[in-house]
Amino acid sequence: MDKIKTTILQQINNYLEKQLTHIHDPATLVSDATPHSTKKFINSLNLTLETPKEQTLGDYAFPCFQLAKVLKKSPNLIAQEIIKSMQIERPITKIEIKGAYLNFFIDKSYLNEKILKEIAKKKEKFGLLKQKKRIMLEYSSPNTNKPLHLGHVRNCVLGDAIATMLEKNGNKIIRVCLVNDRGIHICKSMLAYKKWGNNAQPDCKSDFFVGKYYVLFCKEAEKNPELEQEAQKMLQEWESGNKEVVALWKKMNKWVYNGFSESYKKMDIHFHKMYYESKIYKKGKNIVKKGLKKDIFKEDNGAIYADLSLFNLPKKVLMRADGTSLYITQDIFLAIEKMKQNKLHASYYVVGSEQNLHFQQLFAIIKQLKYKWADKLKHISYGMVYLPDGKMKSREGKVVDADDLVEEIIELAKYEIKLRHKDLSDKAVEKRSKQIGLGALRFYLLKTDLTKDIYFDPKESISFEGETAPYIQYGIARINSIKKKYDELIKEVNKNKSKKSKKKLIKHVTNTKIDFAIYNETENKLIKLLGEFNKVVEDTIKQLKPSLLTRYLLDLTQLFNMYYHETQILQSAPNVMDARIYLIISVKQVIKNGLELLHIESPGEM
RNA sequence: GAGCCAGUGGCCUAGUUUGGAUAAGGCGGCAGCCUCCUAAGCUGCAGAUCGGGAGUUCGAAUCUUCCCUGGCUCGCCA
Repeated sequence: MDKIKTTILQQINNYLEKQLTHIHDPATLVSDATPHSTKKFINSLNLTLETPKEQTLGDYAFPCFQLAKVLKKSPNLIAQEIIKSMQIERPITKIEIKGAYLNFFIDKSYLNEKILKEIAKKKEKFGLLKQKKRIMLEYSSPNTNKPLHLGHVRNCVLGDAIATMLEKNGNKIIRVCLVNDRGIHICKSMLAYKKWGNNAQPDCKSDFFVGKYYVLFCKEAEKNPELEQEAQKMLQEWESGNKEVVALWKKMNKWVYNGFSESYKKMDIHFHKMYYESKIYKKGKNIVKKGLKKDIFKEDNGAIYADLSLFNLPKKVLMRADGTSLYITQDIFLAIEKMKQNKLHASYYVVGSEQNLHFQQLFAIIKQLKYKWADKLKHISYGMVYLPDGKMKSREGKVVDADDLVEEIIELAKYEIKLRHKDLSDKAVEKRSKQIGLGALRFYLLKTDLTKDIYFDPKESISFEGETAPYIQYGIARINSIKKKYDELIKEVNKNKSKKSKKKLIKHVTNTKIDFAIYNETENKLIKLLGEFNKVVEDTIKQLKPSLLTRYLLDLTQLFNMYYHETQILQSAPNVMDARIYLIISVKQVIKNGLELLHIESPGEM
């Protein structure tokens, strides 16, 4: 297809070149036109073909406005001249002038064959790139004082989708999770448990159990501010290795980890490597000290800081006056450690937009330290998630818990499945409800541009209608259903044939020679859209924006559904039926490829 | 106060990076479609000063600028 575009553009260039050599206007750039400078000038115009919105306007379009000024002629006249100078040949069947536009029509059977054959050939690889990078992706990053909530779910789903996407396109992705397992917030839940927990064992999911004490602490601390100091004291004891405190920390963290791993399992999220803040929080000090010696960093009343004014950023303190480290200290260490240990092409962080400045500063500091790979670091920033009544507040227990949300949506899927299929085994219901429920949740969180804040709508988030994963999965189920009936039909026909039936034989579709000119308007549209999958994947990967892909999948499914309703596939003439089956199998392949890039499974039947 | 991000029908969003033909979907509302391949679906109707002004351009939701509104950030917190 690009070949056709190039050919068309080449011919337009030829026309332009001829025109320009006749112009000797000193005001124009080409007054002293030599063939070389003319070509250079044409290149600088950056002429491109567009794809018209409507099929009736052709396959490619060239707006002539862009040449009107250069040639000092009306766009319409230019269009007429170009059309005269062009040769219509091979896949180009027609060129039409519509106002200032030149509309090119390409032989549909040529386009159809090219696209459908490519899908049939590449199958699950269709549309995918052949990248070969080694990339570390950090996401999730929970605190160990409370269970995972909706905010974490958006992070997990995004991180997981981006990782999956990059993996499927050939990259090696190392999924890592940095656990914030120490610090004042952890001590808060520890202190509350110590005071009021009576040394009890968890009587509910163990991370929720710990979270309860965090909320309890915050409540009590409002009445009694001294508790804050007590927690600080506990943190110091933890840092100095107080046996009792460390034992409590270990005990409660274990509860949280157990809870987390259950939650991750429920969400089908996994990591290759875990980093623990408790193990690295003191590291990075040497890097900072060395930086000071080399005059990269500066000192102010004993504290070491990075002056980032050259980067147009506020200064950042890297080590306290008392010599203790800060969050950024370990971040510097970890950024370097990740690169060193893993020989990465790139290192990405999936972290909320509230930390935009933090990462700008971190990356600037890495640059100051003269690491050549500094520009390989990327903060994949995403928007906040708000509840209908505002921001989530863990302190007040005002959150949507990850477990509740996942369970609820899977339960709802179960309910819907049982409504439709009374005879399905429990195991099958289990599997299918997870595919549909999780798919719906993932899709809901991915379909919005990741930089945008999401105002969480509880009803919409668990909906299976409209712009949702089940809508798309349902399309696949329909195709499967038709294909199944088609296969039975063939079997039947073959049987009858052996009985010397007069019925025509329909060969298996993949062995059939398809007539690519047989397709109607909707079918041509569908195939064209299938052909755009490559570009969508490319853009999605390039911009790391899953929402581009979700939008495409919705558009494709919608067009398919329209087609499904207007066309009775299994009642068409044999050669038409074959072509249609061939088409819908391709549609299914592309939808499936797209969903899988986002780690969304699809049940065969719904 | 400064920096960053956003503002598109009642609600949620796509389109903005790369300016082009009538601003595209979903939810909700109304009116229809299952003796027909799964109605988790489809069709139709109503509903938009693309936050506002100015500018650039043959052409602006898209670029520039000013203003308004909302969010995030600006710790020797994480």
